[in-house]
Amino acid sequence: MPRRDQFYRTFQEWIELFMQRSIHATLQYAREQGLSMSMIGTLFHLTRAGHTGVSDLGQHLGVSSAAASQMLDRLVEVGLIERVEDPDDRRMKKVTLSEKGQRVLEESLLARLRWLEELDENLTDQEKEQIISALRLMIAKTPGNDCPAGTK
Amino acid sequence: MPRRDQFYRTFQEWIELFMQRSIHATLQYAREQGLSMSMIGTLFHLTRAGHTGVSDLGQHLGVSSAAASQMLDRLVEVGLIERVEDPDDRRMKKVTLSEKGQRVLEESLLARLRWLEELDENLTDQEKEQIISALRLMIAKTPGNDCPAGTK
DNA sequence: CTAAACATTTAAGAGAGCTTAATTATATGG
DNA sequence: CCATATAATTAAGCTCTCTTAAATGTTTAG
Repeated sequence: MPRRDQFYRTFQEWIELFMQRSIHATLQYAREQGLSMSMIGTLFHLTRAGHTGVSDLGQHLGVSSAAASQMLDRLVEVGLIERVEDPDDRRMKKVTLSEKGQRVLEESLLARLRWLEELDENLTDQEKEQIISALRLMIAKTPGNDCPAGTK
Repeated sequence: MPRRDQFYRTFQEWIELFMQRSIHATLQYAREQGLSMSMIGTLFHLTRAGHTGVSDLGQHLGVSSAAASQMLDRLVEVGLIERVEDPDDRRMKKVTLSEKGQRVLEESLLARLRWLEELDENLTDQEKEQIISALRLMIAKTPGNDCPAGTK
């Protein structure tokens, strides 16, 4: 079996395991917070992208710009994002995460990580070292990632 | 910094990167297929759990059993699941993935993995080896996982 | 300066998804 | 055997999210 296939296969197995748990945690968190799929998508998008326009966001999510605008209304209402006029082109709005939005997203991350505590307990220090360097490698080599490992 | 913190921190970093991409791919796939959050949660749950009852599923998803029942109607309608009477207790229904459901889920997995192709290209064979064994370790040591790495 | 293009918002309406309450069918315990 | 508990479904109603179409304000090109 070529290394490429093995890489894929192992990754796929890990992802199945990981996704089943994180999707569950994320959906549960979303329901508790009263967040829709689009809202979750928006928050996740903003953590990485930093900011976005309304139409761009709609395109990213696969909905109309009208739908995006309405959804942003609600996110502004609950204080998770901020929407201000773009000074460079006043037709556009600049959408960013609010402080509260960042906090909420961090909480959802912690909710997803909670089951990792158990994994942590099952590993020796040496095993953790091994995993840490593998993860660093993956972070560094992921295309389109401008935040190298350990720099945050 | 203790190894525990470092493990967490590195994992967290990797997860942010990974989740932003997989959540996006999953939500987009869900929208294309016309699947709601509950439906996605159901399909993911079934891949691991194998089967479930209606109320149990509702509890897992955080909705009423009535809501679960209605959602299952739609999943049966589009042929993603099967719902049959439990012979042991005829009050209950046994919900399982249909063949089509398995196929759809696999496709969604591939959609999530598509960006990995680029990661793959950026890695040497030796680096892949390193990542593979780290992933295997994580799979094996994840609590409540009854499918050891490489056995599927 | 004006016409066309563009970004967003507003409005109206359709459908999905949820809830509670009532209903049906089955199982269990005295 | 009957009363009670349990599992699932059905029904009615509400809210959320989407769509399309029209409206508003801004920029750009001629």
